[in-house]
Amino acid sequence: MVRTKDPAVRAKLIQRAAQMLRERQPVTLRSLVAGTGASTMAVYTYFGGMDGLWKAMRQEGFGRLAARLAEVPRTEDPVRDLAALGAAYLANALAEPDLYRVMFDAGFELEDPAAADATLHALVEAVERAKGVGRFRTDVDAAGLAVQSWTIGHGLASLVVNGPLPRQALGNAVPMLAALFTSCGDEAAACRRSVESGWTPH
Amino acid sequence: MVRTKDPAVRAKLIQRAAQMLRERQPVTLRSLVAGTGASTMAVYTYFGGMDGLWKAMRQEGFGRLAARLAEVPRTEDPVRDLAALGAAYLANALAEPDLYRVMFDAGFELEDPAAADATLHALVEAVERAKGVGRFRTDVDAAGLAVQSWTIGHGLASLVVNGPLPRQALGNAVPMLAALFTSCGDEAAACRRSVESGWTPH
DNA sequence: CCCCAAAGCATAGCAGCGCTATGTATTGTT
DNA sequence: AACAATACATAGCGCTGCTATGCTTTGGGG
Repeated sequence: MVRTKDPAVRAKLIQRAAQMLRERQPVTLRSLVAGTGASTMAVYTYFGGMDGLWKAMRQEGFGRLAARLAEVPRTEDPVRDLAALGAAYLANALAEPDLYRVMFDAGFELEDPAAADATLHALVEAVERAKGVGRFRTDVDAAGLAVQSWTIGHGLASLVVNGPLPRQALGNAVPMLAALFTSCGDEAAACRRSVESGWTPH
Repeated sequence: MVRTKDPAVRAKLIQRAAQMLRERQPVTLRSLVAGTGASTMAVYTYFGGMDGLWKAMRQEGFGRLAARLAEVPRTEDPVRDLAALGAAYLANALAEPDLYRVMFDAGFELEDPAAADATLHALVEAVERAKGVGRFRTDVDAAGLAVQSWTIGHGLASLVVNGPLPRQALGNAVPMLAALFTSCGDEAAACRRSVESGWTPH
């Protein structure tokens, strides 16, 4: 082995693809490498083809999502935190709708499957805390509830990002999450308060 | 005006595209018309291009969905019926996953927007009945609750059809719908029973 | 009744796509 | 210093959706 790949080139291509996606320019093999000085072969050297590029884009998307979720503060009210995580999830999806669409496009596959799990883990951890402080029943399946919360977030994000529902439909997250958390043992009024508090920034 | 389009040709192309989608064959302009005797121009005559074909496919998908939902029996238990509608929605999505994906793909647009509304209407009607028989509070927003039920169904369908969640994750619909309907005033145990009954065929 | 204009339809070809074969340039290893 | 393996550039292939161009068909007016 004598010549090594330059990770910076790889990162540059990913960043450029993300920017083109954001600017709604079609991301094609030739248009992607144009202006970077690299040739079309670079995409094959670093990603093995366009499919590999999309896979890397999904990874990038989950990375950004994880970063956003990590920024959500953990307060002494875990139910509030769960709602805040949901709000951050939806904010992320709407901030870069095309990247979000790529993340869940056909052929869902990740270079590192742990990235998607990490997203769920943030939810699981909050659920566990809610159980710990007595808001949720102890027999609540944390992983299951995390998946259910994800389903609500993704369902709304997908329907809004893809067009069927208007932006303000995102507000449906509040009653839906409140209903779900109440069903886990939280007291209805307090639950509603926590969810609304977590949903509205600050 | 002298020569008129043949609606049968249009229908034939749509059916063929749906079949190719089901058989996971790539639906391209040339492969679509091959074997039909028609030339590539037919797609432009009847759909104005491939975009128009996809739009027609979305319409077809919503049509099939509406037909499936219409087959769901209306019983004296509207909460059960709501769950049955959700089950039918998910069954439809999983029966033809590629068509379902097309229905919500980027560029969501319908020839007849009423088709999507009709889907929601089946839910709204069931919600109204639930209010009528005293299962749901009278102040429940029927349209809002229908959208929320749709969000759960689409969220699960999308996550399963696109890969992130395994098939058995569809079972999450039961606790989610039960939680949602309970939050609308239904008694928890009865709600759970109704939802489980509607979810399981028969 | 006939005829012609308007529409459907077939053919051919264009630009762009992802991909790959091939040759060249580069660089860590021995 | 020479080698070998890898990165990279170029050119071209088969495919894509689309359109320009004629030919064929056919319904409605003189």
